[in-house]
Amino acid sequence: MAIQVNHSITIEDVARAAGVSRAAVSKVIRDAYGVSDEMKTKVEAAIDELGYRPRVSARAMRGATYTLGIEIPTIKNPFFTKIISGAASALEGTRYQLIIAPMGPHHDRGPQAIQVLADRQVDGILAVSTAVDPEWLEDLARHTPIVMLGRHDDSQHYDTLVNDDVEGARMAVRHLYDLGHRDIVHLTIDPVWEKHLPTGPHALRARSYRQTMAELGLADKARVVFLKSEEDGAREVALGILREPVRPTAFFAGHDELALGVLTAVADLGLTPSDVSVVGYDDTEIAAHPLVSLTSINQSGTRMGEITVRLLLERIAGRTEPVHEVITPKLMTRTSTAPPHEGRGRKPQAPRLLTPQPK
Amino acid sequence: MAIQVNHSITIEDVARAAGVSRAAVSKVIRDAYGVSDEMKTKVEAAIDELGYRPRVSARAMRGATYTLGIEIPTIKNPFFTKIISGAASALEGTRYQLIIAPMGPHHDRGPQAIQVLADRQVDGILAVSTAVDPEWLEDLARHTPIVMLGRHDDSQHYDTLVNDDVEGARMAVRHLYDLGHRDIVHLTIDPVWEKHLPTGPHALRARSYRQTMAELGLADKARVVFLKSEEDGAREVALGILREPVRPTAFFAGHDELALGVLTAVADLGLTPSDVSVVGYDDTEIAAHPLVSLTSINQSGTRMGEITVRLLLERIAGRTEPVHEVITPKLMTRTSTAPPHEGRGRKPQAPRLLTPQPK
DNA sequence: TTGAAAGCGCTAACAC
DNA sequence: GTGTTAGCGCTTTCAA
Repeated sequence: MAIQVNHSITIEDVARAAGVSRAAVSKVIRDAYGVSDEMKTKVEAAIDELGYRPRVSARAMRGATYTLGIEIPTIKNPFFTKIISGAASALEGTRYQLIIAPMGPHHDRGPQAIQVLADRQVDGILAVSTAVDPEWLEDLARHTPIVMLGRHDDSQHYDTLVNDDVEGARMAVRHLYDLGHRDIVHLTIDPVWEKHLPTGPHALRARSYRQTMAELGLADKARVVFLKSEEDGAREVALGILREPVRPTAFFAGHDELALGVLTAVADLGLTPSDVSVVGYDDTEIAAHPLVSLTSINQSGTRMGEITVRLLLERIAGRTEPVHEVITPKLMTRTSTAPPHEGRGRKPQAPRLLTPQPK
Repeated sequence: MAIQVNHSITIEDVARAAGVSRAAVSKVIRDAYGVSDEMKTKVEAAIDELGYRPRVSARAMRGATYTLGIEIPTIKNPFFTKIISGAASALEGTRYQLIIAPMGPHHDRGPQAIQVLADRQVDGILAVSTAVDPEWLEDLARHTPIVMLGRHDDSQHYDTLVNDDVEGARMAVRHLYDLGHRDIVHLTIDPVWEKHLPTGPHALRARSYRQTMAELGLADKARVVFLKSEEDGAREVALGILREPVRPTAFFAGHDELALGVLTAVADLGLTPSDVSVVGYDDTEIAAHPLVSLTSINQSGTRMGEITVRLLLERIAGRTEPVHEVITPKLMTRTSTAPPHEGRGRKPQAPRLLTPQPK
């Protein structure tokens, strides 16, 4: 490989050096049909010699950019970064590259970020449950392959990939119920989401929480608490709840970051999992950490990233019918959940095998 | 704003709709000099009407892409993602966008990732301490503004931004010393780094650790343990060390992720900070979490991101002399460090005010 | 202040 | 199997 890589070298220079035409060089670098071995060798030698790199922008003028774009709500949530890792490794060995759109402090940048990717003429877009107008998406998807993660949409032109949020939330509630908990609070994010994203994961989890509570005969105990803003600390909100005269014995949090806040509040008050149990969602790395040991619902971000890439490449290869994939979440039981003290909740019943346990 | 955004609309269409020339439209969208208010209004109306978006690739053929590229070793380390957040918010309000190059499973992709950004003709590159050949970098930097984070290089064509790793490591060791610890082990990453990156942060921290130990008269106790690979668990290595007949009373870890592994090992063996204290580096979010409470050296990733963007924009605006900025790290004392038990280490001495304490 | 026209580096017909 | 050539959508001299 050439040590010196020089971007002022163009395909023209390579052609001259190799004594062939530009078209020939182009064919070689794309391994297109119709090049003799001899020419291939000559051209490749010249490319190495000169340190030639084709410019993506020039290619984009005519054909593909060999670039997939990814958009996530925030880079601070490790669950999203796992999706990126999954996508990146699925792309390993292909000619495709990944670029990540930046997420600003404001969450309303979702559509903007997708637009930025489209402006770059990426060959496909992977986006996570952003609050974007479905019609706008459909329109964009007519020209660009798109996979939306975490939206339970019934789209025509873009694919979707979700985990079964309804089932995940049910698992969480049932797990707490089976341990003997009855006063189970659901803590979730700013309800703005629920409005803008009626098919988003948090809306579905909240709905499933309510329904599961009802199925268990606890409809009157169901209580959903919303954070006022993204910055509003789960810890403070949980503290407020835990200081009420009759405190709940368990929390089901909308995602792990929230759950961590609750865990902190629990620790603040010197309480244990037997006083207050906590279940999160996402099963991020930190949840699994022995120091934290948070029971959580695992939806494999890595796998989601991989599947998405597959769907995108299929689209690029020509598929046109929409695909809507659903993956099943998994309960990861850890020490943040325990049976409540006698007299507070009921005693745990004999195992009913309602809740699948991880190996 | 137009609801429908259509990428098949070109500057030509806008010009036709507004009854002006392509050049005129071009001037308007770049607010270039020499457009009447009247024309500006007309053109902007047409742009909105048609939902026109200029294509980045076409622009790149002639001028700027208004894109800055960022490369980090791994998206899994929250310290790096903080840098991204800092950069992203510093770009808010400017016409520049950020794209993030993907980091594969293999760390040797550093140069590759930078190359990918260069292939995209980004207007500037922000890269983190990758194992790249300085000459290669200098060469690339001749054409593209580059800021390298975490490399203590004396570069000619690219800027550098580092935290004072020597001082940071000294703070960590002194803090442990002041608490009364004498058997302090330094756990750090794969030594491959040290070879490829003699000016990298981990090489400097290790060197500073040795030197500080020597200054404190503990040269013979100094012990640097390297992880064999990135996947090699800090936890397992720490367990091995803690099971030795005479175990150290303190660890200074090269970064927080390593420190977490050590903390886990400490917990595994039922030990407390008085048995084994731990200091990390980076002060990532999880370190500050009350459940973890890891004493760590803070180098503000957010601020680093912001400064980098400033340097890059300066370069783009025309600066040519290299800038080498250094920021000072800060010790964040938490409960993972405590005085050792009597008889194990020495008793803590009267405070000597050697170690600056955070407020 | 505005427009006409040349080309940026590449790919894809098509002709040889 | 190889080369010629016409653009892709934009910016940028340079005339008008």
